[in-house]
Amino acid sequence: MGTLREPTRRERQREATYDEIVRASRQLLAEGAELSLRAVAGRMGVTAPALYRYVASYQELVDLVAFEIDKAATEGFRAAADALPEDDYAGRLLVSTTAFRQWAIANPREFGLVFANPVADADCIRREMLTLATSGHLLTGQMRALWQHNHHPVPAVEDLPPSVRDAVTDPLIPAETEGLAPDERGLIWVYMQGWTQLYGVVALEVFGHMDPRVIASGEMFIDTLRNFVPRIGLADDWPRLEAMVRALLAQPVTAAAG
Amino acid sequence: MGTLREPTRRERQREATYDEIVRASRQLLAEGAELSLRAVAGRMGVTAPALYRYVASYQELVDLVAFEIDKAATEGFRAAADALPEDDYAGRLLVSTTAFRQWAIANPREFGLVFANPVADADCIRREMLTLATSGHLLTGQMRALWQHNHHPVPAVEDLPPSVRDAVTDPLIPAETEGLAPDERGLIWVYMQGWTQLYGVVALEVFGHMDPRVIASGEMFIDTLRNFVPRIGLADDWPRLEAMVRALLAQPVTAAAG
DNA sequence: GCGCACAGTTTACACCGTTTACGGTTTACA
DNA sequence: TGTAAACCGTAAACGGTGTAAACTGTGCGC
Repeated sequence: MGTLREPTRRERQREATYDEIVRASRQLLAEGAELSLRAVAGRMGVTAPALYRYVASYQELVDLVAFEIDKAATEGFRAAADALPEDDYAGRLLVSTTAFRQWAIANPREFGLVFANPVADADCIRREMLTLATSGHLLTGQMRALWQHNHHPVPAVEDLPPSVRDAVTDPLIPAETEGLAPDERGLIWVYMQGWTQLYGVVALEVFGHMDPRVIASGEMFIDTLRNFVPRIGLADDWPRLEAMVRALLAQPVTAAAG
Repeated sequence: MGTLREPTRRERQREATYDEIVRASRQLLAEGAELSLRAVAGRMGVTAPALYRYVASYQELVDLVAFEIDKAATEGFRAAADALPEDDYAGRLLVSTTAFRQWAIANPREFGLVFANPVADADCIRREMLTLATSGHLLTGQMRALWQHNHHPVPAVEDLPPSVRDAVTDPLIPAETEGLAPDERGLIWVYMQGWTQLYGVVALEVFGHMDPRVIASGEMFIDTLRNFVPRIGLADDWPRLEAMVRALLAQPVTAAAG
């Protein structure tokens, strides 16, 4: 680790400009306008090419904004969980999950930016940022906390298919394994399964490829949760959890603050 | 029903032009190029504004192409199923499902066009076309065929939440209910659940938001199927089905013919 | 054979991402 | 303290996009 200097004046200024870029971008998104270099620059009272001092391309702007959106939204999911006692691990996980769903429905464009953007080019900034996707961080952490409390059964690592064994043994998202013994890594597979199911419902709902009435009621979302919770040892707790989730779904969805 | 005239010469010509538009568009997509009015027009040896005689906007072109891509791809899924005996309902369903997954992985841009495009504006052409999404047609039909053969248990309509009851009783996609008695509509809910899970894995894989090793092996896809098949009465049949699916996954993925 | 609907053109506009060359400021260093 | 370099912004321009308007010829229907 190098010794960290105190940030110089220019560096602070530069950081502030980055903040303003993100702020202007999110504002554009929130207003339903297109996210473009020129629009962002215009809102900052600056010409478009000036932004190239901060991002190398439009795609990099998108990635930057997506990352910051994810970060901010995740704070919301965490805050939602904090309404519950610290030792209600199951409740916290489900509340954050529901907050995620509500946020996605209320902010479809932002959801698309963060979660439905191809990460094809292996070496782009995006890959690196995905590595520390903050919402993934949060949910993983909550699930590990839950498991360390109730120790629900997870698949044995040696029973997993080779590719999965590799993926959970040496994951691309290192943080997922923090303080998880090698023979406990089966939990990560369970996490991946859960994330896949959650993503499926939410994406389908956000993109509108589902009966509008079902979307509005959130019944498919609830059904997905109900289908999954037994796998993390929460079958008995489901009635209570379902009531909690339904209460949250009943609240009006509101766009996130910029 | 009005009496249908024989198509006049002009009408045939016009239809041919539509075909050429779609052909040029798919060609562009297949080559990895951007889909743009000008590019399509250029490939047809025509100027861009000419296309406005056929589509009202760029979005409408996209919708048109997406619909045709879906149609063509669905033919492939059906053909894959036809390699199996007609009465192997379970096999046919799983084979088509696997073909869908393989197609999506091999043609990510096309998948995005068809399945990850918001259908926000309620009254756009897209809504109407979604109504008869052909891949949905195929899978629904195969699932109903399976059910009419093995009559696996499905939820009773009166046990479903109100919004779901409405959705399955009076669905937006009428064809889904063809010849399905009102008290058998619980099957549609099962279908929606299955489609949600399938969509989740495939979209996650296509967009690369998953460990590349897991994507390459298809283990998450298989896991999703394994998790779902008991709900359509195929628990006992799973070993055979898994072998079939694995055999298909082992085949090299190839882009669909234009 | 006349008239008109249609399919195509040219031109133009407003927007986009991106590059280049150029000026000021601000910082860092001799 | 003076100077050189690094930085931040500009204006101008290029090639691309979707889209609107006016205009032209050709072929079909009556």
